[in-house]
Amino acid sequence: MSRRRLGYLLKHANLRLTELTGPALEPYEIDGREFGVMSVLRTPEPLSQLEAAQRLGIDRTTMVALLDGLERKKLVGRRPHPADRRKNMVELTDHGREVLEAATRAVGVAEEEFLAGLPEEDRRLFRDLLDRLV
Amino acid sequence: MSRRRLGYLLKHANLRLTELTGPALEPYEIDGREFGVMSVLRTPEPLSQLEAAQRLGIDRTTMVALLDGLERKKLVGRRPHPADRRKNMVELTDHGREVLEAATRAVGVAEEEFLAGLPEEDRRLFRDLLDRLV
DNA sequence: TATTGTTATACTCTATAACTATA
DNA sequence: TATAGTTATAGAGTATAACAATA
Repeated sequence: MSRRRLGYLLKHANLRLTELTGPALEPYEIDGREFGVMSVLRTPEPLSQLEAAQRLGIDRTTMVALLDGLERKKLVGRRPHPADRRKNMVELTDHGREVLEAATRAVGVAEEEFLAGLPEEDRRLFRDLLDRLV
Repeated sequence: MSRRRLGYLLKHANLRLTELTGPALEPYEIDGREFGVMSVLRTPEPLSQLEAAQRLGIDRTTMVALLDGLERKKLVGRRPHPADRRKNMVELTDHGREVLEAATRAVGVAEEEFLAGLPEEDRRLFRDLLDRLV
């Protein structure tokens, strides 16, 4: 039985996954955080900056800088909310949607690589258990 | 089936666990990283600073600051290696051992709380799967 | 008054480079 | 020459406080 702490295991699992997804995303010139933002923007209706931040569990001030970068790369666009001009609606550009689609496949491969040490059934099980914990 | 990314799940699992272990360790005036260092020092033979750092997967320069803090609190002690004076052997003090013992119990409780959403069998399973991935 | 986005700022965690002392 | 510990420094990543615009 493992004597390693849960905190150690989670931290290093995270590190190892980052080592795999980082290079996987490199061709698309985005990092894991930017990928996370783009993923959350793939919704039926556009989200405000604040809504996007809340779904990711990050601060709205952090979201500003992330969107600045993604907008500079023409992957997302901001436009004022028609009814509430305090808000920005954030949407993927057509180019952003293409990049996200390809990046999603690449991240999927990286995740499979991360889980490669487990047999197929345990991979699904691990994902499911983790999902229930968060 | 979960649509959330593995990266998101691992990051937030980590955050949630930290939110539980942090307060659990507060009475002992150490944080999670210091607890990790102390845990790794509970070995039959004393470790050098570098050996301790390597077991935790952190840089030796990071270890210096961590040990400075722990030494200030009289939880660990450094003494020169008798045969190789470049090295410091690091050992828990008697007080450090007592604190570690109590802190370990507190962290154990926090980990159980973290896993509380899963039935007993799945808790062991999750731990085991995670251990095999890291 | 409260909310959204923004900016400036500061804090935490970590690593890299350069130094000292030993080997 | 190489290694262990140390220091100074810099880079991520993040949050807090304060402001402008709007509700």
